[in-house]
Amino acid sequence: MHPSPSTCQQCAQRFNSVFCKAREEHVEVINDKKVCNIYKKGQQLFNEGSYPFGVFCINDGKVKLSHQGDDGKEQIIRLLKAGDVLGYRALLSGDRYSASAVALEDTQVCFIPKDVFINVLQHDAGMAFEMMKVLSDELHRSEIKLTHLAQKPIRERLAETLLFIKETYGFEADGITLAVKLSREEIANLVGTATESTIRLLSEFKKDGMIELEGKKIQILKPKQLLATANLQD
Amino acid sequence: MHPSPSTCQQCAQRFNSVFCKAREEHVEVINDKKVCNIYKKGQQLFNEGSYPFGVFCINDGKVKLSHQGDDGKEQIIRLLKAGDVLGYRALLSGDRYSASAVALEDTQVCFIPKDVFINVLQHDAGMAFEMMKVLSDELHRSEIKLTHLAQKPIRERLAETLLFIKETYGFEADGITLAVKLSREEIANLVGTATESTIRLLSEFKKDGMIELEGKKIQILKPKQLLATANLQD
DNA sequence: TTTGAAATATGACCTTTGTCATTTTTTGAT
DNA sequence: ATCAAAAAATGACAAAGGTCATATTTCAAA
Repeated sequence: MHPSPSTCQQCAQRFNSVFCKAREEHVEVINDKKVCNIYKKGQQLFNEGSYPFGVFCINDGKVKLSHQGDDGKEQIIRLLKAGDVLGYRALLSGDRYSASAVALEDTQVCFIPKDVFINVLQHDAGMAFEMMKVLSDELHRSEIKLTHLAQKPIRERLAETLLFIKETYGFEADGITLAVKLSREEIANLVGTATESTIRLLSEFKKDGMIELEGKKIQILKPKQLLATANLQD
Repeated sequence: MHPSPSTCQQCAQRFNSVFCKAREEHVEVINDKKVCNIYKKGQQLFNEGSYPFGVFCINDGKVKLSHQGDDGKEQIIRLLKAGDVLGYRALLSGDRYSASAVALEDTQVCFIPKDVFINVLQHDAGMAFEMMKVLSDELHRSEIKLTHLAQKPIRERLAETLLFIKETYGFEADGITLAVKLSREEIANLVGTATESTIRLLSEFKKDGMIELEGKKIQILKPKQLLATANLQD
């Protein structure tokens, strides 16, 4: 875990986040009011059903955002990394949280109180635009996933999910190992399928030589073949 | 079809849309630059893959927004009615359209050029906020649907879809007939299933006395039972 | 009104995927 | 290092839902 940055102004994620277009004066206000915290792996940042008091900005680490299905089954709807903001959906809609956020590893997070965030959004058109862009991109992602969930077989969706994890978190130093540890169940909850189906298909992918499995470590051996398996058009 | 309103200022949908919080001066600008049009049933407002030149505001009528799946199967991702704006997602993301919009009946639409819309958003914090709220609400809806698609059986999803259609378009004067005509295939593409499965389940719902079918007209006879069938928790 | 195409309906069947049971492996706490 | 609990793996089976074939009905154009 890297040491906490002293200020938002010097934060490594500043220009890698929704705040990239925010004016200096507003970044100062945010810096004054922010509260930084470290969440241990497995700790919850917020919980479905409770009211938002602000937004969270990830400085370092990884977080999953998930819905609780009616039968208690988790559906992971987003994976977040350094520079990502979360908690804005409920805040902007004026709702309770409709999803829970849990740290996937020890994660350093800054909390920005609701009124500060809203106030900056109201007075900084650049940042407001950036926020709209973030929302639009998420909406796009969600709608594409929705279509694939409705129309594609699990095999394709699992391949797509592995590539998505790669896009989000990248590889470790070796250049082939996915830089995040997820349980088979979590991968299943990302794909939207039963854990056993995911385990079976991962074994098949391994047998086909596309990936290598070593505990929770997943290595992508043949990215092209995996991409072909995902059968993406766009 | 109602006559076109002379101005945005007097538009019946003004306070029923994303423009509800826009300042008077900005509504005037929009009014000056808008272009109104009527799209016949089945006509396309815009097509997946092309570039957006502005946003569309529905004055009267109904529109479906859908993705083309990789195998050519349609997935309907939104149903729009008077007061709804569409085309903003691609505009704000700086993308091409990722979905196509088609009129479900003769529909009166105003087109607002990109630069006008963006300019107003930049100078009107109230409207920018309203836009963020619209985006957040859509994102919420999409994520819930995603979870249900991954976790719920078709029977429940079909019941939910019928209730969703009711929420969106309401009933005809008789108070029980859904006020929109959709083909079985369109309903299937909304539910995310095969047309035959939808037809079969609609027949079952009818046999159970929950609905009545008469061509494309669908009557909701037992809303409570339908709600129970949908098995919604939230 | 006729007529042909499209939409709806229905049955038979098969594939995909989920569920349950059981074994094996991994992991973390002592 | 040991042990218990959790996670992963695997097989057998069942259920859900999709596909295909084929009526039947509806509807719009001639």
